[in-house]
Amino acid sequence: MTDPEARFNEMLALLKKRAFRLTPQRVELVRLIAVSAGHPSAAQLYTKIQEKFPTMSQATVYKTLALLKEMNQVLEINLRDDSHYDGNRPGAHPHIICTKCNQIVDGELEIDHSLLKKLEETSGYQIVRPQITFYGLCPNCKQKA
Amino acid sequence: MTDPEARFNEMLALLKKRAFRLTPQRVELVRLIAVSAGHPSAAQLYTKIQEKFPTMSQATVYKTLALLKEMNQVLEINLRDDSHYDGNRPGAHPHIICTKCNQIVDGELEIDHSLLKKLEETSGYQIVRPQITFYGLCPNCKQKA
DNA sequence: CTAACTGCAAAAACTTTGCACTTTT
DNA sequence: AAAAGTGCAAAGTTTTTGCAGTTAG
Repeated sequence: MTDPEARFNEMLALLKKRAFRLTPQRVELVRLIAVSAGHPSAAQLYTKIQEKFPTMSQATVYKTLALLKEMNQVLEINLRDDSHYDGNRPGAHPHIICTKCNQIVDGELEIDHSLLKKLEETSGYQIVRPQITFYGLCPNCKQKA
Repeated sequence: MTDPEARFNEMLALLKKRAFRLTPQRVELVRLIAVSAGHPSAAQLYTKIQEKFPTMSQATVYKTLALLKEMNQVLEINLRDDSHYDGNRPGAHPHIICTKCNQIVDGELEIDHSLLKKLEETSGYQIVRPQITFYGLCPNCKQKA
């Protein structure tokens, strides 16, 4: 994980550069996204920000996340029920998700570039973004089962 | 792709064996799932079946798909907006999805078993199901862009 | 005949949208 | 002051659920 403080400032600088306004709610969401070691969902971000800004609305959370997505500053992880966001590694990388408790961790696995090339050739597709997700049981839930 | 007719009969036999009833609506859905070369969504299946059975409801589509999923006879592909279903290769395999027109094709790529093992060791997770999706542009949309 | 299935409508859950008001710049 | 953002409520999606009526076995 990159230095959270640096990541925070980097994202703020990018927003500023594109003339987006640094409202307190927005800054706080960016801070959370930069600081979170895990992969928070929109709902989790909303709940956290509400502690500091009781008037915060879900709409604002989604609008700001849309902004950051568009700027390629967060990676959206689409699950069955909702989406989770990764602001530390905005590039594509694998995730492992527990089907019992929904805990998400990064999968340390490199995406082989030559393999992508081969896939592009056989399929005719131009591949833009791989999304690799492994569903399984986290250590905790594995033990219980 | 396996022989559609054989696949159709196989699924019907499995349903019968588990004492699930072969209603016309259900049989038609199974037929479509077995015959479809593509990866239909619940809505697409619903629309198709309505041609033959005008009273068909979405609820029934979802209930039958849940049944087939539980029997591991279809693979559910969770996309951002909805889910698509693959009844020909119920086991996990990669997909390539066009972000413009949503066309889905199978990715001919083997999932390396030793890699999975390594991931399990480093993460502590017990991996049950890999879901590998490549987002990109299909040959058609690539050309237009 | 009876247990299972269908289909309607309502509900659930996540996300988006419209718009008046507020705030950043 | 002007443009952008917030927040509320309503609407939009996909999927699930409850239940009365229907049907396969």
